Amino acid sequence: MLMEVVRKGHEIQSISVDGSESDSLSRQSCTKWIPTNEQARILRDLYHTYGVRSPSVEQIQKISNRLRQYGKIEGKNVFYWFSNYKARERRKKRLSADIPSSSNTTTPPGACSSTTSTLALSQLSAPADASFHLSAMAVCWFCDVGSNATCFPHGPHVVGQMGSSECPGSVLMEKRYKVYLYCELLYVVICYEHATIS
Amino acid sequence: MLMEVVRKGHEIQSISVDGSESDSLSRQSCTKWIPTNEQARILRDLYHTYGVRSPSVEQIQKISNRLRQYGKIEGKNVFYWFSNYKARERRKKRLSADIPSSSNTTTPPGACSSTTSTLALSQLSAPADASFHLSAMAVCWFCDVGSNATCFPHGPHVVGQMGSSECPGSVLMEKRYKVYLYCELLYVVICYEHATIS
DNA sequence: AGCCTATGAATGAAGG
DNA sequence: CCTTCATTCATAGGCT
Repeated sequence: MLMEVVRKGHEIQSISVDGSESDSLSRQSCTKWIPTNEQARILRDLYHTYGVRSPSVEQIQKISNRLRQYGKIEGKNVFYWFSNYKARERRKKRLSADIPSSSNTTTPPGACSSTTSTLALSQLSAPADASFHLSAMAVCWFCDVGSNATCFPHGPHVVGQMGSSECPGSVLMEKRYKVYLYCELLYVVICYEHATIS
Repeated sequence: MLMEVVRKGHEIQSISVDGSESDSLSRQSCTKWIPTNEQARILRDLYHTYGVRSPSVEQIQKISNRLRQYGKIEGKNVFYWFSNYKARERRKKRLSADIPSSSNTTTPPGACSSTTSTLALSQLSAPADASFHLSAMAVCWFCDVGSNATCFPHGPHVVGQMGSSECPGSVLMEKRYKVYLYCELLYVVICYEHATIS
């Protein structure tokens, strides 16, 4: 039973129907998996008709088990198939989407102009940036404390500001006090991040 | 048949000699890090032979410093490499765990991979979760340190590495890796502070 | 014989 | 930890 052969030589490897997976003969280089016509059809159907995009491990196992009746197949083949197909569909769409930009000089605000929507940036960046500024402060300040001001040229100013009421020169600041201030800073950082997330 | 298969094309950059090739002329404008053969071999060896899974910052620094003799490399490359390799090993195992119909049921090597033991200098789990776990982790670490009083000296050299590869407080450093470094930094600082005050 | 295209496989980087 | 994305390598088969 050779099933309908439409597609070229790929069929040869899996021509043996059901059961006997004796791919053995005709092996012609077992380098990579090549889907049979039926496998490819079902995969595309899953993608376009049923909207499968990035199946979970369980789904992958189900799919590969089902497709095994049409030829040798592994879970990773299904995994890679969906990964590649999705990526290439996206690329095709992306290439065809950015062409019309030639005529219009000004980018329409908020328009569905191709590629990844950028609206997330404005929403998410603020807290993260702020917390990382605090992180940077902590890093700079710690470096100053730990090595007595040698690492970062612009590090000490943080300390200088914090202790400006008493010791304008941060270098002379007592280590104990630095640690104390750093505890305060840590507390602020932690509280800030906690408040930001919550 | 399954012989490892090391990406032929990449070998071009380091095909010369196994031991001493300079990645150097890794063409294509080096948009991203591509491990040399020797680097990849050592990394896999660390993973499989020495059981390294989620190395701490200190380990990452040591590894990347050691691997630098074989080509350009940063700490974050090592960080991502272990992250990816571990995740993909796990997924491979999960995907190949199916196949109810006997064939290929042989469990691949690496049965008990849950060890995570050995040469781990730090027992800290890699804080790779996300930024929203940062505060919780920091608090936990703080409490843990405060009660257990496990301290170790030295502080600055951890952050010192940051400045060596790029600008201090580098904006270029990826957020993920920054969070990772920052979490470790918090721990170091707290220990340092605890040791200083006590 | 020699490209060319489609596509399987792999992996660095990053997000959540 | 687990996905997701983008890019790249590798190769089979068709075309001229």
